[in-house]
Amino acid sequence: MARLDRLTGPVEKVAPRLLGAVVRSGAVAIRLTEVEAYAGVGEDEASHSHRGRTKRNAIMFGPAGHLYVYFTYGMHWCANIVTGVEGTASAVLLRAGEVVDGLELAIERRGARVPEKDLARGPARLASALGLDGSANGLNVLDPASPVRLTLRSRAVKEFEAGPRVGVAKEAERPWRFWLPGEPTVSPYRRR
DNA sequence: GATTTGATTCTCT
DNA sequence: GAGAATCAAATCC
Repeated sequence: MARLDRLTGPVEKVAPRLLGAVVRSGAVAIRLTEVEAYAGVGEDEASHSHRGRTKRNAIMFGPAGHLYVYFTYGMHWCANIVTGVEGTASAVLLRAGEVVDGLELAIERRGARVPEKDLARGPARLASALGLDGSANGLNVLDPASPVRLTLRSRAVKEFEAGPRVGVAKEAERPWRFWLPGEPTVSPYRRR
């Protein structure tokens, strides 16, 4: 299927293709404005899959198009979309986006006092706005029957910027964060 | 078995 | 800008 083809290949090539794509979870839909690429075993020290398969990252080793949702800092969920062919264990972290549907529900989940632009500005915020948690781990976002779905743009955006990833201790210099310039929903860069 | 760390965010100073 | 919240996985005895 064409959509699956677009999620295969080197993760740093796949990641920008997700910019402008829309992730829908029930009533809430988010247009992605910022993503980050993480490669597979032995290729990327910042990736969860770097040291091989564990219970947590097992989804990353599966086929492309599945959600990898993990729990971190004892309180936050972050969502990735697995890319590459089965066994590659690369994934793209959904870092930020713009709520384009289900605004009321997103506000309810994130708090009434949160500015609209901050609803999904940051990976844990994005997952929260979509209502994603551990139960969404492993869902196939290309499956029309899935509660969480990904809609790619018919054409990938041509204009995007790339820079260092946020919050990683290792491989900080690798410019694998991609974002849409000028978007107010892009999260601020923070060096770890 | 114990300790450290983390793809973070919120709150208070 | 610093500190807290809070837990699973990774890393050390």
